[in-house]
Amino acid sequence: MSDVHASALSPVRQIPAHELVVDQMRLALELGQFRPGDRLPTERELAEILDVSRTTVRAAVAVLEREGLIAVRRGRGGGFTVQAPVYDAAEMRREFRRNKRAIRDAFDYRIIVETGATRLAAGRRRAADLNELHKLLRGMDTALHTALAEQSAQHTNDFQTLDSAFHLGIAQAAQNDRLLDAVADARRRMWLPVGAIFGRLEPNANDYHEAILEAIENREPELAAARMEEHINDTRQTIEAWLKR
Amino acid sequence: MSDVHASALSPVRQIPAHELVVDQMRLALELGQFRPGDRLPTERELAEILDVSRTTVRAAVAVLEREGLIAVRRGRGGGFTVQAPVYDAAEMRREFRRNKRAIRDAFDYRIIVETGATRLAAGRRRAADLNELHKLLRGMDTALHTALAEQSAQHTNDFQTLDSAFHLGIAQAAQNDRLLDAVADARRRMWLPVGAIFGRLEPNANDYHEAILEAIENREPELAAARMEEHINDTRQTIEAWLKR
Amino acid sequence: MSDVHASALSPVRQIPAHELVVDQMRLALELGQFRPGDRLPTERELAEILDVSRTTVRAAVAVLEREGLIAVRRGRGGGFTVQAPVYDAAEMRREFRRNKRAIRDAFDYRIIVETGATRLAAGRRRAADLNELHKLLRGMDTALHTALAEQSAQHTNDFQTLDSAFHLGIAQAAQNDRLLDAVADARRRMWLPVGAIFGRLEPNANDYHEAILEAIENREPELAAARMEEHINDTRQTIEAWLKR
Amino acid sequence: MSDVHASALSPVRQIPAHELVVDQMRLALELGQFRPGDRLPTERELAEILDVSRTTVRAAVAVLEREGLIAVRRGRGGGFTVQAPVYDAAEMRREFRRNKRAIRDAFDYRIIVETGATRLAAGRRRAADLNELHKLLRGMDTALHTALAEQSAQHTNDFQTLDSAFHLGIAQAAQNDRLLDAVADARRRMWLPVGAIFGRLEPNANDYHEAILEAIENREPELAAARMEEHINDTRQTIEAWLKR
DNA sequence: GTGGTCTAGACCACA
DNA sequence: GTGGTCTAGACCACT
Repeated sequence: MSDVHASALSPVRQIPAHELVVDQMRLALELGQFRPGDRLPTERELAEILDVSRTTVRAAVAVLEREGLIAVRRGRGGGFTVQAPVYDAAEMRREFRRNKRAIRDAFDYRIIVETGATRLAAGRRRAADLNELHKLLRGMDTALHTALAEQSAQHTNDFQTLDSAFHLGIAQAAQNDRLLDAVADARRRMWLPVGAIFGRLEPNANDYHEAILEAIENREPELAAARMEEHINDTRQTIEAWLKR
Repeated sequence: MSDVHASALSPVRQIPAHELVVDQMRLALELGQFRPGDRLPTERELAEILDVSRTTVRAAVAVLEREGLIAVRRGRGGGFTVQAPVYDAAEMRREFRRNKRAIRDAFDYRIIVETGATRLAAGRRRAADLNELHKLLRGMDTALHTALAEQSAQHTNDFQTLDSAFHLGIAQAAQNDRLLDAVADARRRMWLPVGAIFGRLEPNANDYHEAILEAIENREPELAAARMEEHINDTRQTIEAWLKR
Repeated sequence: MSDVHASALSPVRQIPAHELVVDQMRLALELGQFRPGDRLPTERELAEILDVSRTTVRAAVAVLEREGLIAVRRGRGGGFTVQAPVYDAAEMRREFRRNKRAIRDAFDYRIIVETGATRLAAGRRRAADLNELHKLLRGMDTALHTALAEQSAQHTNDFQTLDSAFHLGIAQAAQNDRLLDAVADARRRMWLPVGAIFGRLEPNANDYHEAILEAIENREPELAAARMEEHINDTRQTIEAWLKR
Repeated sequence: MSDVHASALSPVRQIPAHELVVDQMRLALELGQFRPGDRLPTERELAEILDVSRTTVRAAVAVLEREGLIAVRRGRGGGFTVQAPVYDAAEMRREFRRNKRAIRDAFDYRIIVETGATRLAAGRRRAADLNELHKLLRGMDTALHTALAEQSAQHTNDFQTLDSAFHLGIAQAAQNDRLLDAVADARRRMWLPVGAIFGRLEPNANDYHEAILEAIENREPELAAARMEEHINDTRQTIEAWLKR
């Protein structure tokens, strides 16, 4: 029985603050949250946002500069500028493989917790939940049409925000705090970055949303859950298609 | 609304190694990987397993001792012993009745993440996973029979430890770290109180376990998930019946 | 009655190094050897002076910080700073009135041990003792005049520190360790509260000091002792007058 | 001014428990509290008395055995036996010099605190104090005469106990707790061992006691103090004479 | 150039 | 052979 315990405790590693900062910044850069040519926040701002000292920010910035991800200019008008990445085919493929697993896991997790939440929501939703969800749906409709018509980045943004709120609203209707947290976490870790990468819309997202809400309203748990799964899988396929390009 | 993306960079916190050690050890205790009365590895062993210095282990142990989770004895034959949590059955029942909602939520959450994990596991399990799960199953079988035959508290303990390991083993076979965390989290919250209250066995638990493992082995995701759901619901009913007494 | 001799062997207690360090530092603080606002030596310096490791110094510092005796600041220009004890003058006076007996006892004790020490010192002082005492006297003179002229809190501080050192210096010249301890103990108990309450000077203190030192230098034990007694009684009267206001 | 601080903190040394035990036992042996041929308490008893583990006692005993101060015999009827010391002239002289200073200091200290206490007692004694002291005086008288007449060790013991109580009673009459502690400490550290060395009486001790008590009763502080000083100096001379033999 | 934390290794007291 | 304490030295984050 002692080998049961063997897996109970695993080595611990304390990660230096500047590495954490490097990770965060690299992630933000790789996910396109800052685009080539953009200026990053100043050292002082970064220190404040990340809640570390400027020394630590500098250490992180030095690493990123060495990696060629950002350029540092000194003096007045200086600052950190995002560099256009220099592609290396082999490196890209490795990156892709690494991401492939992470994306698979993220989607698997999202499907599990979001369909679970949707199923419960269909059984427990109250009038107020429905009102809220309908309102969000209308908002998304408007944002989507405007965004497509005007190629408006602002409306794209709005759509994404409302989309997020809609999914969280469903989790809220499930009336289970832990589940709500799990859904929020799953989305926070994945959807925002992914949304940021593509910075574009899934035109038929609202059709799914409507169908899901209808099933929730009609108290059809399995149907609602199935539609949510389909919706998420659709997004997954969009992303995987992009990754295969 | 545009501040949705502001979360691109979030505050960084460097977690002291001894806190990480506390977290790991507390998790192991809460998951029943070490049971009341068990002796933990020695300071020196823990230091090696966790790959930290004895000093760091000691800092963590001091916290756990202050929390009453473990007892420390010196000298030859000394060491760290898992303490039985102190509770008063009547008080626990009152507490639980007050928290009926919390129990419902905990089970809902468990069902979602554990059935999800089981479904994935059925698709992904490897030979090594099956071996491990079979071994645990056999261990539980022995422990269960011995426990029933001899009214042995130690074998009851063993059974519960193995039970926990079995469920986590399935989550591990799903090969999704976040999901594994979620399952561990779901279980840890119920484990100590529930295991402690009952301190007794669900005699047919192993039938479920066997059926689940069979479905996983045969790569039947839906069947495995359905059986896992049934198993958890059975436990839920046992508990709810106890609360209604 | 025969158990009088039983005390031949008494329980032994090994005192952890960090407690010894706490004791030393607390004593130095209570004797005014470091004054509120002063910076203590750095961690590394303390470790060297006390001949212990930094770890041990830190353990002691943590205690003193928890007790509010010192403040800890990090970073360049950081370090340990002596905290001004917090007290409320009105409250102190009430406290003192209630403890009139304690003050009487403290002064009685101080007179006994300090005059005793002075008497011995007059017989045993060496050149080095005299040099040291003269130096302290000159320092007090400067501090006193500057403090009076400039109303300088820092020089008041200096004066008090030197005053304490002068009295202890006399005890040291008596060349009796137990007596030195007794004098230090007698002073430490009065020092912080009294020095803190008044935070002011006894302008003629230096006249006494000079007269005492002269008698010690001239090897006149009884004269030296008498002058010390007079000096302490003067302080006693100052305090009692304040308490009667 | 920084050289004032220089003396404030001195190196710290943590003394291993077994060294403390060695010191205590060696002191007891050197002071004759156990005499050659006597059997020491058993290991277990020593461990209990000294509040340390048997291991530690053994470590101490090993040192003392190596030094030839005690003999260790094993098995039934075994134990620790005090050895007759083998004198080494040079060593004795060093010892003597070491003690000379310690004895001088101890007497100086005793004189200071005991005469101080006596002076105060003469001013503050109450009827109850006098009663108690008279009673002790009468007891000493009896013990002294019996001891002298019968050469009774028991009555010598009794005398010493009462003597101690008498001196402490005076300190008590001074009504100053700190002073009482100081007197008790001075006596505990010196008088008992010294009494033990000589194991004999100062026949005229009671004359001093009577004279002191009379002065206290008559409220004559200076007279009382002077007589106490004379009394202690008499003892001092007796001891110094013995040391010079 | 300060305090904060950890490491590796030693010695000790304990049972 | 266990936990309890200390040391020496390193690296880190802060200011």
